[in-house]
Amino acid sequence: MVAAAAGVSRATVSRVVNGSTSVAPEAAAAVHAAVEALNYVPNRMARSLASRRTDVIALIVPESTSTVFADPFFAPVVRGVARALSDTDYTLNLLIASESRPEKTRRYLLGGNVDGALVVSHHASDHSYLGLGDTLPIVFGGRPVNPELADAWFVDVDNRASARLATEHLLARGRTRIATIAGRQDMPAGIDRLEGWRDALGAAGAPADRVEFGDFTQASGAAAMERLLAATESTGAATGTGLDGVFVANDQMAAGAIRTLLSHGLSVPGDVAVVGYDDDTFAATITPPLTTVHQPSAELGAQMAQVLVRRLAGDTPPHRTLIPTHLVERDSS
Amino acid sequence: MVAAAAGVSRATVSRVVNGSTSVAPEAAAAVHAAVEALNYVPNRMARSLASRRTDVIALIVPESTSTVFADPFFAPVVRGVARALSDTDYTLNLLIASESRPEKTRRYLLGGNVDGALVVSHHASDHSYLGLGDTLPIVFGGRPVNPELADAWFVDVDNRASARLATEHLLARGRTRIATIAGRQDMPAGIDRLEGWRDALGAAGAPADRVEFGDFTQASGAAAMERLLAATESTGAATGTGLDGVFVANDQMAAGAIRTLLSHGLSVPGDVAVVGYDDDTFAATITPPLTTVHQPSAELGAQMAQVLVRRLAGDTPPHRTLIPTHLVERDSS
DNA sequence: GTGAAAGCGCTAACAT
DNA sequence: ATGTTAGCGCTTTCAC
Repeated sequence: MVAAAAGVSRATVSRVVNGSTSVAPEAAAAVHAAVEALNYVPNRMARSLASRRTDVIALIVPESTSTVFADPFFAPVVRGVARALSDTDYTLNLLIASESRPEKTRRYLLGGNVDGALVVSHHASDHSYLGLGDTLPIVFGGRPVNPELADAWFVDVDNRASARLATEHLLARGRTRIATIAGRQDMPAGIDRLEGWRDALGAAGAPADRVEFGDFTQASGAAAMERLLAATESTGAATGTGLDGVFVANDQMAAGAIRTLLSHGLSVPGDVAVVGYDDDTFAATITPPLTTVHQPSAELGAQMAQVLVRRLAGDTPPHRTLIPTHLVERDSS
Repeated sequence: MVAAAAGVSRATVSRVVNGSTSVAPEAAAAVHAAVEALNYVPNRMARSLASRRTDVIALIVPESTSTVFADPFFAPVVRGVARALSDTDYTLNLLIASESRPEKTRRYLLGGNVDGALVVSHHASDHSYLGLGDTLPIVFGGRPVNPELADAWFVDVDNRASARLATEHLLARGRTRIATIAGRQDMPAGIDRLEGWRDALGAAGAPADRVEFGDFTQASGAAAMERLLAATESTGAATGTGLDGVFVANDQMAAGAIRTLLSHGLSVPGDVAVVGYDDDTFAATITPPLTTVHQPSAELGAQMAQVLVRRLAGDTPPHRTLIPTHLVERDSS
């Protein structure tokens, strides 16, 4: 080590470089000067070998490159992770996994290249990384589905609380006959958002019996709204009086529902207030602009990073971190 | 090394793992079996320390995360790099540079984490990576501007040849009075595309005297077209006969030019054929769909990777690699 | 507070 | 064809 030519031993240089305590001020100064003069950069491989840590965290996105760049979900997540990590000494390492052979990624992860990994994906059907959890600290993000992941670490958006929030907003606006268009019941997003709607209505003592299901597409939202309207009319109530608010499990379906409402001559939010979920790219531009629950993707990334960093620091954060959301109030409610 | 418990020495295990020649078939088999049984994955740090190579290539994008994901230019480049690298043993390492402190990236690069780096950016004003070229093999991509980079390795799109191609297409279509709307002359894209137009016309013995300049915006293209038309009319020729083709240095300006042409009652391509450059997102959807030069971004990424891999293999590829483009023929010509 | 010595897990001559 | 011997450049007990 050339820097030792600054009067001290390799050990002392190491101490200084790593900001260790118990080093004489003058010795430290000498080392710093030498480091500066020699333009010294410690070799990370050697350091890692000796210290058994890399200071690198991998962010694994098990999608094709095109998807990663096309899908509006990933960008904020990456940004959130990067931001959270920039406060630390960890370097971020984006691994677009499906581009190369999975085996390559696996070896990379297991080969001691990183101290921990973040895995983010839409579809939790990918089991590739489950086994790694025992060897390498991993934090999953996005929308967990696998039941076997009970012992894993997760960061997720609190769908249930968010749906409750949205429904309570409808209640606060004076709406009393609130229906919901729920999503597919084989996904957490579908199940939890329906539960949240029930929570809010139950707590308010209002009946939670007007439910129709869709599959998150705009067409299914329009159809579900038709059914809701038909059921309401058959109860004998005057048009519009049997229903004055709807919580829709995502913005796409909400757009469809509004279309149906308007085509029936009902006004939004005059006759029926609508609240969606996602705050997707179109939420602000449809007519009327949609009140919806904002999906905090950057926050998801940031929290994932933080949970992993805490684990790496020897801390034991909770296995499941739920991120609160917030309502974006626009004109549809 | 536990695998040595498979009957041979560490050295032999190393040979087998690294696919070396001269290992007895039975010895190799024994090692493979042991590797399998013990679920052995070589430690990359140790391997790197000893072999002085990492098998990792960094792709540095000196932009903010938001830009990287929003800009349609980067996605195909990353995809191209990833694809090219998937044929090799190199692992790709995406570094979104501006997100963390530049110093962090520099240390990462100099700290022996990677065997080489790819730097891609729109604006070549960033000098951060110039100094590294002496220490670490780097290949730049995109649109080089810095003259100091004469000794660096580059991969770039052949703007000049492409512009010539576009102009020749106009010639082949029987157009004889071909103007150009050139871009800013302080950028290679502006300069080279004008040169290419001159090349084609010169080779065909046609006069290359109708030039107007724009700044790559749609408005400037529309204005330049106005000037071209005015100049043509002042020559006394009947409207439209003084000009029957235009090569425009990018699609945005081409869109503006077409708007001007149509507003003057001229038909495209009937009276004037138009060829653009970039094949951007809107090229196919404007009226009429634009004939344009496709920008091979994925190819750029792939070539960058290949040049770097060749350098790492000890080969000496040319400093400057020019990627040929191709014309996308639509209805405007 | 600081130096000496012992590796971290592997590869690469050099022998054999 | 295979084993032996040295390190790669750093961190880290352990003495002093």
